Amino acid sequence: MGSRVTIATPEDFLLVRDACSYGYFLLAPNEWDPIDRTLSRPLRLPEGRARARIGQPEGRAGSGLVVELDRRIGRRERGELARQVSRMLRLDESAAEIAAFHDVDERWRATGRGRLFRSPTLFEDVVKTVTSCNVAWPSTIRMNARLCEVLDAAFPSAAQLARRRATTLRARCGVGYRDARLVELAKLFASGAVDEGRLEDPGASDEEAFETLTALPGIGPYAAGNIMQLLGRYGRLAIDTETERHAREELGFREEGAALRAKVERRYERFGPHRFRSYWFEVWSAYERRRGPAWTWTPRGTGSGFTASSTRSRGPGRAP
DNA sequence: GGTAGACCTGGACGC
DNA sequence: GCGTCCAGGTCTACC
Repeated sequence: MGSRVTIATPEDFLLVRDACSYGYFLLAPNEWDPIDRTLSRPLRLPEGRARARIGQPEGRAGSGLVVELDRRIGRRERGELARQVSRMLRLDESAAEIAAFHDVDERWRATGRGRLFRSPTLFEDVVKTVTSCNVAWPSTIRMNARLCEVLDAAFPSAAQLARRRATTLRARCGVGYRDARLVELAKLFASGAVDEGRLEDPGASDEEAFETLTALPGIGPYAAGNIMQLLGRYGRLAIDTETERHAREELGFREEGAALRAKVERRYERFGPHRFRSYWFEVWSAYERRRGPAWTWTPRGTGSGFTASSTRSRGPGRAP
């Protein structure tokens, strides 16, 4: 007999839209069910792991979330459950904050897009970002699935990952040369050397957060830019080859290399602190034009030939 | 400061 | 079926 918990949402929150807004909703241990329109995954709670199934039964914006768990949980665990669900779905971003984004970029007001899915912890977001670097999307899916299969079904914590040998990660999780960097990252998070509170503190500048992130092993300019948006810092782009493809194929830019990247930066300058969201929803909308609404996607469907690069003559596809 | 090459994996391609 | 090439972001060595 499990528990059933109701969580209130901002008046504009819509699960099918706001959960299926960034590729991580397709990565283990997350499981999106396009039939039930629910998101399931194991969560690490104070008394141990619990599998959560998150739905929005009324299906209208602002209606409550219902979380069904596979075991009973008490008051203390309910608080932690709400905190993790809130982080994943960005329930902390109010309707007014999303409206402020729409004031800057009108294009997304009609659909209400504004929130970007993320993980219940910053550490999981960082690991997912590292596993998406220098690799095609199917490999990112595989690495995250194996990390959950081999180390912890609820996604390995920093402490768990810090205890593993790099060679184990390489051999059993297929992370390749990222092995030692992931273990080193885990040690930094587990020891408290990474000040997560400071990174999440609105009082800390974006520049400071970016510098902190790029000093971490395995985190370069692209990864740091991506983690910035996962921290809710949307004023910076995360430029990778997918950005360049978007610029050429969707925006019609003809430049190459540094000139292309500079033109991309100029295009999104006008969106100020919302740059990343404006950029990302352009990319996401292009994916949806090709593949249908994101809530209909599955990891298997996006595993090969999906995304942007599927339009190229070669290549297995970059991360959505 | 800028650049070249290594890192690793898996998909595409040619034979 | 096998071997080769290529894409992907970060890091290091070198100029």
